[in-house]
Amino acid sequence: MPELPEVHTIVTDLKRFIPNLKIKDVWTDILAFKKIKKDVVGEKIISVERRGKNILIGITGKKIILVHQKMTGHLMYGKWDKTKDGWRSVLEGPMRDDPGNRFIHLLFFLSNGRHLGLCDMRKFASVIVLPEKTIKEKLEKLGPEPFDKNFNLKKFFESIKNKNKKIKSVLMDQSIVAGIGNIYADEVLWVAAVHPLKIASKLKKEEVKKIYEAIKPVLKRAIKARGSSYIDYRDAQGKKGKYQEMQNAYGLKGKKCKKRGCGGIIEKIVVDGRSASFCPKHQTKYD
DNA sequence: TGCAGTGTTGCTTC
DNA sequence: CGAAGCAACACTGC
Repeated sequence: MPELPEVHTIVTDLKRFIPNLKIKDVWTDILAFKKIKKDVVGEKIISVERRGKNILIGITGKKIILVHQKMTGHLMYGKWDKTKDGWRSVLEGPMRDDPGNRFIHLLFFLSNGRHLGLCDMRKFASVIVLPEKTIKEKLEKLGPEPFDKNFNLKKFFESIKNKNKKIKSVLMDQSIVAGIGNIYADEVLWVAAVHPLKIASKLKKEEVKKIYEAIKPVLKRAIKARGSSYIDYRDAQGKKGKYQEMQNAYGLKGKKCKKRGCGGIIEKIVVDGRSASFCPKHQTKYD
């Protein structure tokens, strides 16, 4: 779920709240996270950055807390109290009332009395602490950032022209371009008017161009709406995004295509084991 | 009631 | 080697 726009939103929010705070303690009920504590207690938070769908929290001691939220994870900046039913938000509002924020599995206790908490219903999220110098090799498989200058049409074309895979899967391949997942791959293809099953290497130059040109505007609009929220994603204050209301393909099976004058009905198929929603009328499979 | 489906990634298998 | 399948987990909706 959290794809580039959602991760961007969380990172931008956390940047306002957590730098310069010290980590006093760590609590978790997930075995794999137990080892985090000894690496971070006593250190100060220096920076918060995003790379693809990864969150990088820089701390003193030249270490990075690398967070990948996977399907249902989201970091929140708040304050929780321990109750017999688990952690409960002290702050009123969505963090307390929204069931999507109930599943706290990791808490960093900060020096101002607040917490950085990881909510993760399905417990797929990964959190590891690494020395600064190994972070590069860990992330080097990632492709360019969509908003980076080195992500241009020529490079995009070069990177997909030999891929004998379906374009939907190629767009979600983090080594081609970092940050696009299922929702935004569907949205990009809808805008570009390209069928998700088309093979990347067989696309016409014009189609590749349209896909390339759709990526940034789609992501930009989603960032502006603070991401897409279903049962899972929330921002750093536990609030939902708004992009799900603006989507054109994902989650709209059976609905009329929103493209002006199109009249198609959105279809949902399975592409390489993942759902793909598209309009069969204007995203035609044939030329 | 029960089981298929869910935004991700990486490991195993063929 | 690449491609495909599946596991990690918990909940929702048909």
